[in-house]
Amino acid sequence: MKYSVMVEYALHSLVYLIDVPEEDSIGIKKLAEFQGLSETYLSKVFGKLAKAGIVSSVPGVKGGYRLQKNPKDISFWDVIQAIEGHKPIFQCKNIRENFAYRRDKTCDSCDVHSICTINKVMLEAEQQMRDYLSSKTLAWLNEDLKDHLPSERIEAAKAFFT
Amino acid sequence: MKYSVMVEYALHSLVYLIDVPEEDSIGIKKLAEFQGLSETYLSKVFGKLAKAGIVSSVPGVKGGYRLQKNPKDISFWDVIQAIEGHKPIFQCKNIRENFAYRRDKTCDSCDVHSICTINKVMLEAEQQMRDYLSSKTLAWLNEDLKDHLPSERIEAAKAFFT
DNA sequence: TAATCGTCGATTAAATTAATCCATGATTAA
DNA sequence: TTAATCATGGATTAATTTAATCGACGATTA
Repeated sequence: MKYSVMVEYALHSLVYLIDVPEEDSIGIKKLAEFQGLSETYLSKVFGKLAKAGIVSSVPGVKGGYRLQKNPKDISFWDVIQAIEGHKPIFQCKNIRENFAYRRDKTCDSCDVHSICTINKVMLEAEQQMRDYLSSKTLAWLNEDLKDHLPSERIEAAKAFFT
Repeated sequence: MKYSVMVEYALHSLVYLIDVPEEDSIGIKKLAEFQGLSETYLSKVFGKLAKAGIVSSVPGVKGGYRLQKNPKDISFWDVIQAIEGHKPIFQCKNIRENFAYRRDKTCDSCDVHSICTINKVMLEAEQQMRDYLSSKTLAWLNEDLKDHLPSERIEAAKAFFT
């Protein structure tokens, strides 16, 4: 169980869009080149981000992508959900409901449709993770990077994209 | 990103081992039959559980598996880790270290090997989930099932395995 | 000694993820 | 108006992971 590389590509790429002015945008080509990623694959990633309303696209030459919301309103979880969809990390196939006793005989009380406890626990566990990821926003990330990354590096990125 | 069905098979199967007396054991064949699962595949699951010290095996005819620890000392997380191994849910390939500026020119301050913030956040998020899953044990699960499952059903299982 | 059961490795099948290719339509600059 | 640039989307291929089966082996019991 692992998140796809798309999530990594998305989160890393979005960092470069944070400080881009409203009317400006950055193209896939530059984002891919700067990070050493596949251009076509990264475009798939941004397709998903756009569909989720995280970024908006500018078509045509000199076009590209920009954030569609305020960075403080875009959480890690938003990004993950945009990429991975809404399916839970654990999906009980309800093997519990298919046990031998039930197959053989008839069992009225077996028809009670209670939620599988195991499934419930897994879903609650995911909720813990989700809450944490929802609390971390792109705005927060940007601040953290400003503090921990050499300024030379931040400047280099800024220079590359302008 | 989803947990494998092995995790589901493991958790569901372990329930039936909780109340088994010390000197007794239940075989793969019965566990598989009762739940309608593949016998050979379930044996792979128990191979992992045995290697992790969660269950112990009894070879030979009339053999099978039993819990190796007290149910209160076996958590959901223990089981998941036994099955899925120890790899984190997110492994940053550090594409941040691979950006264009660095490949072209040399940048001393870029050699500082700070941990990628994005990676750190993801790992902390996983930790939240892990903490929750570590707090739920098989003993707890057993109690919960006793409360929420029709007794007819619990008896049916017990009868099947004895 | 034969049947039963766990163990292990190899193999196959199915499903998912990663990545590429190509055709299309919007936009800008020459 | 035309050519180049860019996002968009579908189809396709390749690689990786997961699911499942098969067969051989050793331990155990009746």
